[in-house]
Amino acid sequence: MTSEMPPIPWHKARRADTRQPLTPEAVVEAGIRVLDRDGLEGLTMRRVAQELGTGPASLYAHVSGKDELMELMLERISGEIRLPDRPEPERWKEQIKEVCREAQRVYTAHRDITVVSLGGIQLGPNKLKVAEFVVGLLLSAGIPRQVAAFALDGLGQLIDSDAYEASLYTAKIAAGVDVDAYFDGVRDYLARLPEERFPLLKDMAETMVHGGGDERFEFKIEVFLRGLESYIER
Amino acid sequence: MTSEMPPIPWHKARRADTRQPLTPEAVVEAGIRVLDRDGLEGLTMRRVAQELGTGPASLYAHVSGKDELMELMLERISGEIRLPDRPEPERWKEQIKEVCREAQRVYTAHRDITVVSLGGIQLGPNKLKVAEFVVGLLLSAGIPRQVAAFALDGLGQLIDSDAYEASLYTAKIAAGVDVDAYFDGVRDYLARLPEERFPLLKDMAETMVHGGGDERFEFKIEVFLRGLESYIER
DNA sequence: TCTATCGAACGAACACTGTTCTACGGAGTC
DNA sequence: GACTCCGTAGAACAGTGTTCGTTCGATAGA
Repeated sequence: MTSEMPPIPWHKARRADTRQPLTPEAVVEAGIRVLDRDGLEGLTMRRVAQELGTGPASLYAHVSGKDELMELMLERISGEIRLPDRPEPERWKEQIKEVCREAQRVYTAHRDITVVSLGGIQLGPNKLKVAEFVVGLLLSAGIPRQVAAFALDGLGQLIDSDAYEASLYTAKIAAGVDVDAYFDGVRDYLARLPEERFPLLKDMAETMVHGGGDERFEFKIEVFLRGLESYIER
Repeated sequence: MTSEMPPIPWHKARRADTRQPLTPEAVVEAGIRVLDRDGLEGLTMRRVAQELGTGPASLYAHVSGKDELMELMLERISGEIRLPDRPEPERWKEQIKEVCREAQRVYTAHRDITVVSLGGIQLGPNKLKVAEFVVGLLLSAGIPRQVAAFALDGLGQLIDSDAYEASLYTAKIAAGVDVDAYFDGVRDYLARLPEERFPLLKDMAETMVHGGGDERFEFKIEVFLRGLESYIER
């Protein structure tokens, strides 16, 4: 014998809820999944909500808006960066390179997230952990404090911009573009430039497109580190 | 005695047209005006069209879409970069710095346009003119061709990312944010970090925020040029 | 136990976005 | 004059981030 009342017709029944309640962490993880699949341009609150089986308005109970969501995603992604076990000052350059390669690897794996990083100063614990390690290495190598601080900026920018650029080529490849043909096209274009205006670029067309993304990235970091080396106080 | 027929009621009268017909150049210039006023986020086809006293659909007769418009705007803006009168190989470093400062000055004057530049390879004549000059200087200094080609990448990235970052601070200032107080907040945050996890960053809080944007930019270019110097064949 | 409060979740709606589609007018050509 | 082409214009489409108002469930307090 049931004493339950029938449902009031204008009340919206909540679905029998087998889903976990939302958390900020769940929102961020869903955001990263959408980013990885659709890129930053495809990252919409509706898609994130859909990924969680809910509606976009529900996300605002956990993040203040899309900007905050992206910052949280960046910080979460930065946590994937693995650092060397311990600093080895005698090979500081090689270790900085390792960290740079690793950061670039992590960011590149998450589409164009580094546009968010280029936006300014991040103070989350994951980002600061990397910074602390890099600063420690630079100081142990004898680089002055202010130089080390500025170097953090420079390395960060080289990593971020390179990862962003790499993401665009990755997206091209995923969209079916033949990237080799693309670079051939750039080379051919340079080779066809008017001689009187662009003699060097024309002559160096092959050189300009030579080298893959990783080779270019390695070179830029190497150049920057050589420059830093000149500041070592000994 | 007039023989003119009265207007057909369902025909849309065109306004007596004192406006110039649209051209691609006019569209680009209007785009730059909107960019300068509202930033890249405020750059919408509707606003550009409004700037020209027309409707957004009219723009598509002149540009294929918003992406193309932004590329054209970047190329037009790059034309504002003034180069030294002639290359002076004996002071190649100082001249590269002058070009970098000038490029940064121009881009910074146009809000966050360099996000477009970070997107990849630009082949417009204005961009190529700068590249030709820089490559010429590097080669005249004795830097190998492949190194010079890669260096173009690196310098471009440092300029673009720095200009983008600067634009965000400019926007903050325009929005009434006290940027000094903002940096004080960053310094205070670093100073309050847990000692056991972030001893160096905590100790260097003041150093991390020391230095204005131009000083930081100059340093990064200097470091990169010192590194390049080590490749000079002599 | 009952009541009040709060926070999470939800759907509808708003103002806005880039772009396409269709129609029209004007200019040029035959 | 008829036809064609191109630029312009407005309406519409599918989509965006966010706000607003409502409901529900959990919790605290009387």
